Amino acid sequence: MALDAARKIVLEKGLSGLTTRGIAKEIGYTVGSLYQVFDNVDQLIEQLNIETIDHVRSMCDQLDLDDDAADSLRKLSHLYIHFTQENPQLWDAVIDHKLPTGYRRQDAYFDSVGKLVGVVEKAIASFFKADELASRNLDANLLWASLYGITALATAGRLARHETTLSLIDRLIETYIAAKTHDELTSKSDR
Amino acid sequence: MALDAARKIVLEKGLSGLTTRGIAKEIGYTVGSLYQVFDNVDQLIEQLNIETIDHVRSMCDQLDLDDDAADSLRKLSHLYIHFTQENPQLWDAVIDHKLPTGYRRQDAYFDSVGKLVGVVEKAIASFFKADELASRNLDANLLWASLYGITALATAGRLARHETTLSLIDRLIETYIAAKTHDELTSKSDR
DNA sequence: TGATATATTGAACATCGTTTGATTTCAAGG
DNA sequence: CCTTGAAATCAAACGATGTTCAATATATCA
Repeated sequence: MALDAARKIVLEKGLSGLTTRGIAKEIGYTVGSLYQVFDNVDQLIEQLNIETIDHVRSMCDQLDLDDDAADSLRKLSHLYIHFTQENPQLWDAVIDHKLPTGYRRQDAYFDSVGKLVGVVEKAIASFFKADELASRNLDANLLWASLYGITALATAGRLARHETTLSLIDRLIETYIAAKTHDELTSKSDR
Repeated sequence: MALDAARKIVLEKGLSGLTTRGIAKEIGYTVGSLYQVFDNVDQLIEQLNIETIDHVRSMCDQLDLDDDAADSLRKLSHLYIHFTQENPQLWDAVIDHKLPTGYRRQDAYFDSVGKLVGVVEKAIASFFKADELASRNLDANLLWASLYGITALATAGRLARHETTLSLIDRLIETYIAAKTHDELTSKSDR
């Protein structure tokens, strides 16, 4: 209940509009009851974000990523762009949420993004030999981090007018493909 | 005065430990006086971050980036890594600071990062022909965004154990260099 | 039914950014 | 030197936030 209410509020007013009292009112309870289920509001938000990430990954899983890596990457990036444009507030919550200093994220969060990165790993598999697992994982994480950076800058209003989110993502994908297609030095981290 | 006090507090306790009352106490004034100088605390933080970015850029300017682009990029990334490791709290403030929804960043902020991106543009200049200004700028922004993403994930505790910040940054630079060195398709955006 | 555990409440607390009216400071003019 | 008006500064308050906790209601079960 609380998570559904939180999702509804985030979709309407964004993460900054999400408040414990707001969630409580939405589900017809008072704030105290929330703390019987969640330790604090950050844990609740993290749970919501995990569900969002899982949802994106499940959409990725339905994609057909059997052909070559370049096309797979393009498909993935298009799916990502599409989702973030359809549910901007929801994805912004994933991007924006920060824990108070000293807190460690739940294992479930790392599992969730780990699976999402796993999708990328699968997509770029044909760029690597069978024994290059480490560098394949590193590249997938690099792509994820770069995508995250572009999106974070965009949602934070930190991109100037000329640089658009789409052109940056496109460039990221094409640059990576270019690096991998004619590529002799595959990876240092595996040797 | 207020900015120096804010910088000191950020260095000691991080951005989340920065408070209007804390700044006021540090400079021996009361909160009200701060609002005679700044419209709000976000503007103050943005000012502080602008100074930080300008400082990094001035360090970059002292670098010798005359040789080839690959080495220049490596030098720049090492400088970046060095600075963020020496002043983690200060750089985290740049990464973490978000404005309330609806607010637009000051022009001075865009100027500041624009100049920093300009350093990157200069570093990668030898990868481009004279008329490829647009794609050169796009690439510089992409590198900045990717670097931002890696750092943001790291400082937010969103990287799993195996992926280290350094290895990701290294990989980013080397991947980009690889894409540009043996590269027939320079850019679509210029043609 | 009565006792025990669980759920829920409502009010309070601490902290935050921000506002505002009173008060002090201070330099310029008579 | 005194007055006056503007600017700087203060102290207190406001509203919103996340969180806590004793009191109350509800449910469970012997």
